[in-house]
Parts: sequence; C-alpha cells; structure tokens
Amino acid sequence: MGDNRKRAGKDDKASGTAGIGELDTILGLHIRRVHGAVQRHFAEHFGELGFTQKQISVLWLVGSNPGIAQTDIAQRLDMDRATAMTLVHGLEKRGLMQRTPSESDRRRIAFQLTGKGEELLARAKSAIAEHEAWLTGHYTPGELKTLRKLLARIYR
Amino acid sequence: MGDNRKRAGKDDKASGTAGIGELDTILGLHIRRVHGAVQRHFAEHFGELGFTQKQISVLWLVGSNPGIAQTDIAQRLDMDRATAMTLVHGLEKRGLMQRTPSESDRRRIAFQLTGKGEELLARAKSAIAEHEAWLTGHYTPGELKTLRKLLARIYR
DNA sequence: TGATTTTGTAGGAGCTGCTTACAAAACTGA
DNA sequence: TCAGTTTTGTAAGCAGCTCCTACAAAATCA
Repeated sequence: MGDNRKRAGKDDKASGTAGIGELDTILGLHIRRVHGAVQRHFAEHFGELGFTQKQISVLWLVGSNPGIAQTDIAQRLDMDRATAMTLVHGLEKRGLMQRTPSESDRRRIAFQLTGKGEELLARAKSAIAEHEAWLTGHYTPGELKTLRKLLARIYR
Repeated sequence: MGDNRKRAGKDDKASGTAGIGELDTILGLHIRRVHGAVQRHFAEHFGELGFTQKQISVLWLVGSNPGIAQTDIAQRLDMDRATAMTLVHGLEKRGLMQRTPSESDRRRIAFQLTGKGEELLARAKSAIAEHEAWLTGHYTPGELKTLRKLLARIYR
C-alpha cells in the first residue's frame, strides 16, 4: 500500500484529482493564487526595474503627496508602521526620497521625492501601466467595475 | 515650503487626498490589499492554531491525496519546488506528515498525514470554515459565484 | 548503453510583515 | 505651568514566503 495510486505524471496534472479538489472551493485560496500570479507577472516582466510593486506604491504615494509622513504612508497602504519604515529606508538609501523635518510639528518628518525619485517614478508608472493593461485585459469594462467593487468590500 | 500642507491628523485620514488618490485605480493594488486583509484576519483569529493558511493548504492537499509527491504539491498550489519543500519539511518536523518511498518510482517519495496530522487537519478545517464564512459573508451567493469566476481567470 | 529528464536535497538571498522597547516632541487638562 | 498621555520616529529581532543555483540519485528514452 502507499502506492496504489497512479504515479503522478504528465497526465496527472490535468486529470487525477482535478487540481486541488475540495480545496478549490476556498475563496481565500483563490485570492492567494491570484495575488501570487499578479506578483509573479510583475516580477517577470518588470524585475529589471529593480523595484517591487510595494516599493513603487510608496514612491507613487509620496510623489502624489509631498510632505507626507511615515505614519500616513503605513495607513494608506494598509501596512504596519515598522513595515513602512523598512520600505522608506530602502528608498532613502537609494536616493529616491528626501526628508525635511516639519516645522509645525517637530515630531513629524516630511518626505518628498528627489529628482532621481521623480524620474524613476515616471518610469515605474509606465511599467505599472503595462502591467495593469495585462491584468485588466482579462476583463470587460463591466466586469472590471464589478471586480473592483467586490474586492473593495473586504477591506473597506 | 515643504510644510504648506495641512498637518496630517485625524481629519486627513478621511479627507485629504481621499486615501491614496490615483493609486486607487490600480487593480493590482486592490488585489494586494485584499490579500493582506484576508491574511491578517486569519492570523488574528486563528493564529493560536500555530499554522498559516499555506501550511494548512499543504496539509489539506496531502490529506486528500495520500501518496502525493513534492512536485505535485508545488504544482497544485502554484509554488516553486523549493518553496514547497520548505513547507513540507516544516510539517514533517512537527510530526504531521510521513514519507514512504514509492516502490514503482524510486525517485519519488509518497507523503501521507500521520495520525497527529489528520487530527490537526480536522481542527484546521473547521478554522478555515469559520474564516471562509467571514470572507464569503461579504457577498451574496450570486456575487460569490461571479467573484470566483473573475478571480480564476487570472491564473487559469 | 549512454544521454536526458525527473525528483529530491541543500544553501543562500531578498522582501514583507509583525512584535517589542525606546526616545523625543507635542498635546491635554487640571 | 506642569505632569501625564499620545503621537512619531527609531532600532533590533524573528518568522514566513518566495525564488535561484547547484548537486546527486534514479528513471526514462533513444
């Protein structure tokens, strides 16, 4: 016993237990698989940029909101403060973000993009646009609207 | 300059640039946020189990497919071989999975759950069921069907 | 039989995320 | 005004997930 099953070969991938069986009903798993697929697509196609989607999100957010503080970054991207710090520090080291202490509230530090940061953000935005085109290309405009609406319901 | 913006306070969180501005149109970001929210919910509510959703997925898959090999696990859960190995090793160390070499193909190793593994899987399944109830509770049956269909389109 | 493929192993690396503890500045209210 | 609370940034550490590379053993194919 222990081997009374078919050997898993090429044929098993498509037939066999038909993928993952009952696990396939789990919505949480679907979400994780989609997340993984999107992540992978970005890494494969735009990995040479040297930035992750998360890093670009931070860059983008700071670019759109100069003077923003770390706490806000964390909040708006649904991250822990400490996690946001890690991202920000990395971007600072690479010379893409600057900091100037806030005058009105000396506890806060206001972040802006550097020239280099702006430049990179422009390139990153076009990469994201391509990536988004691939992603949204799976859907009609109506489906896209529905999908956005349904997804947002989880975390809003 | 650098401080000609409103100080980010309580009021900024709801108003200001209305969250994340243009970034909000990015579907990829929605997916990441949903993924994060789901992850967080599971960790907060079922963290005491001591297992991640991913680990449970592996356990579940092996429980439903005794004799499965590492390569198949990786394929069916959309992971790298090395990643699957890490998970499997962890579960073996905890005494939840066993291995017996396959007789028909001596390269392969057939995995099964141990008694302890079966027991834990049962508990894990009920945790997943609760978690799923929370997740799917955001939707009507019709929406759920739509959502599953739309999500699957990305990775199938 | 010899070359190729599949499978499992092992080490290393990076990103993300969390917790905890700490220090400095600001805010609150008596 | 001043003591207590809150907010903000910092730092260190730990864990999980993911991927890459290189290697050895066994099976398969030609």
